[in-house]
Amino acid sequence: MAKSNKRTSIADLAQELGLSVSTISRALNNAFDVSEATKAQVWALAEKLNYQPNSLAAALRRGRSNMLGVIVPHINGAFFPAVVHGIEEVASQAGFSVLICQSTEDVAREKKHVEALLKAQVDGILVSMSNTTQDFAHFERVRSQGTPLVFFDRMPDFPQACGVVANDYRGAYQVMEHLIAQGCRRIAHLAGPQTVNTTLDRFRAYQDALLAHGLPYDPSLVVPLANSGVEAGGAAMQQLLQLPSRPDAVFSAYDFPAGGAMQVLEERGFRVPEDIALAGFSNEPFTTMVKPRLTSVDQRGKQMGEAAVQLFLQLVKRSEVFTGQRIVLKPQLVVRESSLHKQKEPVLPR
Amino acid sequence: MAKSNKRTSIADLAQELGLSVSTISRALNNAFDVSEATKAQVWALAEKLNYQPNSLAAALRRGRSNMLGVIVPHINGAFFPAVVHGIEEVASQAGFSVLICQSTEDVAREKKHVEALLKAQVDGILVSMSNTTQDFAHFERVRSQGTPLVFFDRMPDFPQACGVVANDYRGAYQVMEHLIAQGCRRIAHLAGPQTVNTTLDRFRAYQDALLAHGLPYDPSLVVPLANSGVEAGGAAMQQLLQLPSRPDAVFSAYDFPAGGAMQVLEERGFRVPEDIALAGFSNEPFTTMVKPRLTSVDQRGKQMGEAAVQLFLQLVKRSEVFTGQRIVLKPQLVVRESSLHKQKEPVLPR
DNA sequence: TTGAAAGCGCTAACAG
DNA sequence: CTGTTAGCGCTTTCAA
Repeated sequence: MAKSNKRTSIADLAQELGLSVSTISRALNNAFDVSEATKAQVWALAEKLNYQPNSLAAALRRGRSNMLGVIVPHINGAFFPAVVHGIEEVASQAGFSVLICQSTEDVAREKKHVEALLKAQVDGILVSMSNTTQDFAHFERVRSQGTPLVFFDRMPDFPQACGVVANDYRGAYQVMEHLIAQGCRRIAHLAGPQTVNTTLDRFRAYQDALLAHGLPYDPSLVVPLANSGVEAGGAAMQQLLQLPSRPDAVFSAYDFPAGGAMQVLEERGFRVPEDIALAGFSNEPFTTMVKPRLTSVDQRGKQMGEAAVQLFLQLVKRSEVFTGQRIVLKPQLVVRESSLHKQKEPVLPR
Repeated sequence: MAKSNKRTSIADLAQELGLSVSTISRALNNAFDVSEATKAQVWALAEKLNYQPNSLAAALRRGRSNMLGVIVPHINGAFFPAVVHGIEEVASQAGFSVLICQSTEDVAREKKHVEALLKAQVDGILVSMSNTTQDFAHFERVRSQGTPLVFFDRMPDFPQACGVVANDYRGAYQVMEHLIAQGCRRIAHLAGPQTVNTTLDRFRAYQDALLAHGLPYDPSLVVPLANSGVEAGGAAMQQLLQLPSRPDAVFSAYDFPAGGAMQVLEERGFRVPEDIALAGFSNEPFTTMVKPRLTSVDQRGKQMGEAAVQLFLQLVKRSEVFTGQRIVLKPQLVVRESSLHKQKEPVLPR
């Protein structure tokens, strides 16, 4: 018995059983029009021969791969992993495999990933843009290929684009209202990249909230973050502390930099929140472990992922590529000690 | 001009240019034996028609997909994302696309993912086992299909298995030696699942180090963690604090539970490290943000990912499936204030 | 330097 | 209920 080193295929099963390949195929796919007896036979032999269907061949023939491409900027922190988790949950339930790629905030990589996914014949692409993405030609190409494209969290603002985002503006606005309600008057902002809707909205909300409450907008209180890491926040905080008139609160566009800022404040002997209140964005798990615990905004990552897949499923069902549909999730402000003046001893105005 | 809604294929290019499909194929693959002029023509038309190669078809024909499957237990925390990053770096450089799957610590999902990857004809599978994996039949199947299989971080201990791990034993032993050197005598352990080499080794090192230093092994000081999250650590710490004779140090098998323990200690008015010293494992970014900063062990995630792919590349080159080869990375103890008695004021023995 | 032809493994009409 | 047939889009001998 010459045991060839090739994988066993549908033809091998057919041969062995004296049936045609089509019958085997139907049996394996559990079609209506094949006898239970035959099915049983086929299943048994498949098991015995350790048959492994070749989904590439099936996809080629079918024209559908049942694969879903996902491009995220990165999987650091808790947010994107949560989204990915939500995506996998719903996608796998709908029979799709998920291909995850990281752009590492690099358009070039993002483009490459789009190409690769298209070449791999994915049935759809879910993407959260890198913050260096200014040119959208590669997305346009996806659309022109007829492949459904759904954005999440970070999306371009052209109207055909469809996707699911959190209401970052609202979340940030709530942070600001809270800080102002706590009595903060000189609120600084550690700003994320202004190239992408999310952090841009957080900044806009910062500005608008100041305006709405009759507080002056002082550009020197807005420090751009080099990245979303801890050190960037520390550096930004140092810069703020050198200002002739220091802020009494800092709203950071991300949690990790807020953590870095907290460290710097601690080192310099400032009290949080008495001297300077602090708030971040994302509700990372670590926010409950620092002292004081960090006020933040929950972005509903998992829900976002689930919604994105559902949107995709709608698109394929209707065989549409774009609908311009946009789902907006409501973020949740989570107030903790880093911004709560009331629970600490009152402090004299400085 | 009937613009069909099908994607443009190699045949379309051939038709348009009056060339054969084989020439087109060769031109696109930049083969030696096709004239520069023809290549240029083909490239130009491909560009113009927005031609997107179908890598499924190519893979089917070639018998290689140039895809690499990766199964991780989860992508929470910083460790697995770092590994994935390392994997992607090296894999993409070698021309492989990477398919990431999460088992979410569930064997059933792990099995499903293995199946799916095999069906997708990946050229190899890199896997870090779920902590519920007791039966290895699904891995055996991978091998029997002739698909290279490389483990990382968490791997079964049968000798043919090949993979790359950190020396968790050594890392944990170093933690223990450090704690003992700091004067700790009743050291507790928050234990991870004893089903998997990594946390098992951390526990063994804990025991062995006690023994080696003439300290008694007290089972009541070993508390199993429900999971690797913050709350689990808090719960475990509560349990330890109810002991008639409290520990003077806690070595947690993960960082997040150590963070949870720190919170509980803080709430209960214990000082870290004076009353109870604390150490974790993984060197998560948050370890530098808590107060006191948390002593931990760096697992070299990125390096591990890189090494895993290199191992895989070796396997395919030699067309072997298993070599039993095992790369062991040296972890690094990172001492911080949570376990440093010397840098704080001396405390009377209790 | 190019073309013709075969076929990777599977599915899906269309017949029987 | 089962078989025949014709590809999906690409690569790759083998000839010319």
